[in-house]
Amino acid sequence: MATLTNGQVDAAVHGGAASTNGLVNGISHTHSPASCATIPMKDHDAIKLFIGQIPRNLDEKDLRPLFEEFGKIYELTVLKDRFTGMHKGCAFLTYCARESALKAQNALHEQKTLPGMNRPIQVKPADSESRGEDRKLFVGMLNKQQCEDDVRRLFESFGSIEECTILRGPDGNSKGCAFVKYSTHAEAQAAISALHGSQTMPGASSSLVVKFADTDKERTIRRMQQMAGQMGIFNPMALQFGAYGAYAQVQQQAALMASVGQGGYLSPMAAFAAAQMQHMATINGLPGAPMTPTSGGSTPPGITAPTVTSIQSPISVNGFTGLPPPQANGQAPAEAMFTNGIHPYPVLQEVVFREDSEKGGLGVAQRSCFGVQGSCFLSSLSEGIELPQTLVSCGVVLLCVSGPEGCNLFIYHLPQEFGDGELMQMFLPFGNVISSKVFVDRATNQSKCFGFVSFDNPGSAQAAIQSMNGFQIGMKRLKVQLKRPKDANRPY
DNA sequence: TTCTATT
Repeated sequence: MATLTNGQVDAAVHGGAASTNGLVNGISHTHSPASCATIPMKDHDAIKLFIGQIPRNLDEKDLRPLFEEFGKIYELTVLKDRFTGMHKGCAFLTYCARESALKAQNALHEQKTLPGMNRPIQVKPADSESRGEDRKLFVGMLNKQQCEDDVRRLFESFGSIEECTILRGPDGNSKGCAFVKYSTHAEAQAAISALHGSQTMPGASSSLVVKFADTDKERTIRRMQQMAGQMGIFNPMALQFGAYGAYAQVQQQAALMASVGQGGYLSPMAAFAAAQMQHMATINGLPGAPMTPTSGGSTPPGITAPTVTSIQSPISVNGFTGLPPPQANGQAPAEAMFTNGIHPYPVLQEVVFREDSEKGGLGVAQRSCFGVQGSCFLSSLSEGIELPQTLVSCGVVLLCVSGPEGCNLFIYHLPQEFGDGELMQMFLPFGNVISSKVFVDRATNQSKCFGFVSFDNPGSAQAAIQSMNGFQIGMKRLKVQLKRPKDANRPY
């Protein structure tokens, strides 16, 4: 119906060169409903839009042209991390006119994919625009063949569905679960009553699960629980100091930073990591005060690098994990130690893990290990990734995973105080980090200020390079580039 | 079997 957007009206009225944010002359204007040219005004019923799937190298000025097409923009803000300033890949957008928002949503939501993104752009009312968030359901135990439409059909009779998303892995395969958002809590409740446990999908191991989706907080708690559980399995420090010793240390760092004040020696990233840890500890009801005195650094006392010897045969495989059971005294079995003669770290000859065809996928890959020092992080691994090297560290053998070529980054000029955890934190925003490793001088236990991060796909690696190469921390700028393939060291 | 993000 409308042939001119507000923006076009403005351009026509003001010759197209009007300032976009007004206040040019400091003159007070009587606001005309049809125009927000000089002093931006928005409709009283304007809609704040959430914009998702934005490449992290695009800022407000890059995005404006894309959205101005649908009307005059009242406000456009790219969301950034409050500590690091890191682009979060999404934004809020408010048009002066409600109509513009609707048009933009119609034209853009899921309609095109911005360069470098794997999923289409999201343009929809921000969460803040609709109160009552308890209308989103988690649906589990679906058949992996079921698509969005199948799920919709199953749920549509209970109310109006605003969103329906199948959760998929990077390869596009369904994870067998979905989110369904109704427009009201009552509709969602009705669906739960009618559908939860009502049937068992072919191929599912139990009956359909229909429940309210986790809140952010619940999700964080679950992750922490998983992490704590796995620390017990992988990390001797967890046995020694308790699973939360590491948090206490981070909290000490945070407290130290507070006492040093702004400009303290902690980098913004470390502060960020500390704040996150503190937050997680808080929601778990853990004490906020330091618990375990340490020798002052972030390195727990009493750790020495393992003796390097060599091995003749590949490590015997526990199931298919390649992990000898951790020893109670924190020492790795001697036969697990070996070296490639180049790295300061003992590196296992390549072990290729086979997929467990019964269960499908790589069981070990689901482990996530909180590294205290010299240990290695593992998080979700996609199927089909070949695992790799094993590190002996902290007296325990840990897996160090590499992704396929193009997925592994070399990072240099890390802050001295960065460990595996901070490194992972820094790169998590760009994708699935399957391992992160800061290299440490064996003699001094000091970081060598470089490390490696592996993603499970090249796109994430590229995105990380885009955003993080040259990223300034303190006086230094990060160098982030693809790790050189090291064929020379591969005997097979 | 809990997601790519929501100042």
